[in-house]
Amino acid sequence: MTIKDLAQKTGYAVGTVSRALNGHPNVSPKARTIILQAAKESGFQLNTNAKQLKQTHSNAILVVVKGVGNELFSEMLETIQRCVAQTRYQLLVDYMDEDMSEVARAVRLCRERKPLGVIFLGGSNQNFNKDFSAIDIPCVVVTNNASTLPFANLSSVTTDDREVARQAIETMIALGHRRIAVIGGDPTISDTSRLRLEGCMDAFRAHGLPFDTARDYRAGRYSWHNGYEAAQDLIRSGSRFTAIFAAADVMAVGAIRALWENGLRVPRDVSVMGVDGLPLGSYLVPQLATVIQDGTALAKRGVEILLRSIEEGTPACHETVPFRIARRESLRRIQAQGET
Amino acid sequence: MTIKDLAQKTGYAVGTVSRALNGHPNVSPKARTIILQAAKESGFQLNTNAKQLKQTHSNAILVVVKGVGNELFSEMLETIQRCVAQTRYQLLVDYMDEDMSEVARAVRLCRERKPLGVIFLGGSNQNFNKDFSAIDIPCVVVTNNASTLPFANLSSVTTDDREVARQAIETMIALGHRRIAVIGGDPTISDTSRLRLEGCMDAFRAHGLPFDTARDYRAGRYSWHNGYEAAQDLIRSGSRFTAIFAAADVMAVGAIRALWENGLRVPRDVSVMGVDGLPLGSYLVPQLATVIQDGTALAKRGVEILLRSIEEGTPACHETVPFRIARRESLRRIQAQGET
DNA sequence: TTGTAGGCGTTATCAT
DNA sequence: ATGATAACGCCTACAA
Repeated sequence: MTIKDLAQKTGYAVGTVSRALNGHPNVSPKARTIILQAAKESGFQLNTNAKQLKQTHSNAILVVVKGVGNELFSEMLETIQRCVAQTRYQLLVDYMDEDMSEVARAVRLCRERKPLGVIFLGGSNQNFNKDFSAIDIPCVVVTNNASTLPFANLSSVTTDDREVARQAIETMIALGHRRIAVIGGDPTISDTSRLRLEGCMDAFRAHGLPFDTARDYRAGRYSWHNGYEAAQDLIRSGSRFTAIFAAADVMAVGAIRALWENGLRVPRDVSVMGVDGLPLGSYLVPQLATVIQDGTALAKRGVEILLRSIEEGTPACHETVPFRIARRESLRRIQAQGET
Repeated sequence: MTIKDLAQKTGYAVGTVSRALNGHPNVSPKARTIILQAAKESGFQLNTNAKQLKQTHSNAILVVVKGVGNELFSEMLETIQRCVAQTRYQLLVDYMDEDMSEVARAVRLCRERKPLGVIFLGGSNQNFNKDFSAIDIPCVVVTNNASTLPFANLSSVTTDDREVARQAIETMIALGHRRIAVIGGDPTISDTSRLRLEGCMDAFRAHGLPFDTARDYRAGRYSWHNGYEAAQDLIRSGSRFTAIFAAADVMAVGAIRALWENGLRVPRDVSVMGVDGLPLGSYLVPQLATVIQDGTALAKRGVEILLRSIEEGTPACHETVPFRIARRESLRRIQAQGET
C-alpha cells in the first residue's frame, strides 16, 4: 500500500494524494476528503524512510530518554508531551538503555530524522565531549548541567545538585543530627554525584562538623542493592551515625533494609533521607524523606528554552529550577549529642 | 557525502562501494581495502533511510517493549541481548509507552525495517486482533498468552497466570488464612488480570471458602497508588480479612502502606503477598512475599522459539515457564479461624 | 486545483 | 569482480 495505490484507488494523481496527506494547501476540500477517507479505510501509512529520504528537514523535536525505568523521566516526558502538543511541532521520542551513548544516538537520529531540536533527558558530559560536535541544531540537556561544556548550541536545565545535598544535610543537622553518613554515586565518574557530595561537605564545613569520606561516605551505582551494600559496609565498619543521607531514593530504600537487618529502626535509631522524590517514597513505611526534584518545572523550562532557541535563535543558557525538601517519616528529631 | 562521492573518490562504481561497505562477497580484497579506507577517512556514514527504503530484508530481530519502566522487561531484555549476541542476527529494540498499540507500531517497523522476526514484551490481545494480520513473519509474545489468537505465525511464552494466583492463594490458605482480600487489575480489560482473578477463585472454591468479588476484590491499574486506594477501600468497607493478595507487587506496596495507616501491621495483623518478583521486594521492610516470574526463562524460550521459527519454519507454539513462590516476611502463619 | 516527472541515497539485478 | 541502471516510496517543482 503506497501513495500510488491510493492515487489509483481515488483516481487522483500521486502529487495530489501526497499534498492531501500532508495537509498542504492547493487541494480541493473534496479531493482531501476522498483521499483521507480512502487512506483511513485502507489503513494506509506513510513510509517514513521514503519520506525522510527526500525531506531536508522535519518539524519534529527529538527527545532522547536515557534510562528506561526512570520514574522522573516518565513524569517529565508527560509534561513535554503536553507542552509540545500546543505547538505546531511534533514529538519524536527515543528511549534507550543506560549503556549506550545518548549523544551518538542523537547524532544518528539527527541525520536521519532531521529534527529542529533535541531534548536530552539524562546524559553524561563525557559523551557530549566525545560526539556532540556533530550536532548543530539547538539542544537542551535536562537534569544534567552542561554549562562547562564548550558548545554554543547546548543549553541545560537542572536542579542545583550541590544545593540539594547541602540543604538535605542542613535539614538533618537542624533536627539535631551531628554524625551523618552519606551514600551516593562515584564522584569521580558522575558530575551529579560529585556535586551532591560537595554539597554535603559544604554543609558539614559550615557547621564545623567532621566528615571523612573514607569513614563516612560509600559509593555505588544508584540501585536498591548498592544502597543496601553501602549501608551494610558503613555499619560493619563500626562507624557511628544517627542519620544516613542517600544521594538517591533507591539507595535510601536499600539502606533502610540494611539498617533493619542490623537491628536499627528508622527513624527511631537512624534517620534516613534520599533524593529524587520517587512516587514510591510516599508509599513506604516509613515514608521516605527526600528532596523532590520538580520534574514538571524541569521539563517545562527545557521545552521553553529549546523553542526559543529554535524560533528566535537565542543563545544557549544554563538554568536551575527550584526543588522541595520533603520532611517525612524517615526523619526524626534527636537530642543533639556532642560529636565524637 | 554519499556512496557516489566515495565511488568517485576511489574510482570504483557505486555498486562495488555498496558491496564493500556491506561486507558482501564478490569484492576483491584490494577494492575492499581501498573503499573501507576512504570511507573511514572521510567519515562516511550510510544513509539509513535510503538503505531501508531499498532493502528487501535485514537480518534484524525486532523487540517491541511495551511499558517503559517495567523492571521485568528490563531483565528479559538483557537476556534477549545475550542470547541474540551469540547468533548472526542483530537486535533492534523499540521501547514504547503503555498507551500506544504495540502491534500497530510493529506493523510499521516491519514495513520499514524488514526484520526477520518480532518479540513482543508485553502486549494486549485486543491490539493483536485489530492489527496483527498485517504481519506475516514469525513473532512471539512474551508474558502474554496468545494461544487463543487466530494467527499461525504468532507464538507465546508466558507464566501460567491462573496457576500463579491459585498457588499464591493456596500458600496463604496453608498458613491458616481463610479470609483473603484480593486486589488486581480490571478482569474485563486485561487477560492477565482475568486469569489471576480466576486462579484465586479456583483456590477458594477448592477449599470451600467464600469469595465475593464485590466484597473481596478491588481493581485498578498496577501502580503504588491504586494498590493503596484499593486497600483503603477494602478497609473502609468494613470487610474482614487476615491477608491481602495483590496481583502485582507495586499494588502490594501501596496496600501495605494503606494497612499501616489504618493501624494494621504487616504481617502481624495482615499478611500480604504480591506477584512479579520485583527486585525492590527483597529490600522492603518487611520483605514482600511474591510469586517470582522467571524473566530469564521467559526471555530465553522466547528467543529460542523465534529463532526456530525463523530458521526451520516450525509452526507457532504456546508455552509456559515455571515460576517460584517466594515466602517472605510479609507472610505470617495464623491460627485458622472459622470463617464468618 | 491537479497531473507529471525527476530525484533523494541506497541496494539489487543485470550485463560485462 | 565490477559497472551500469532500475527500482524503493515519497516530495516537490513545474507544467497543464
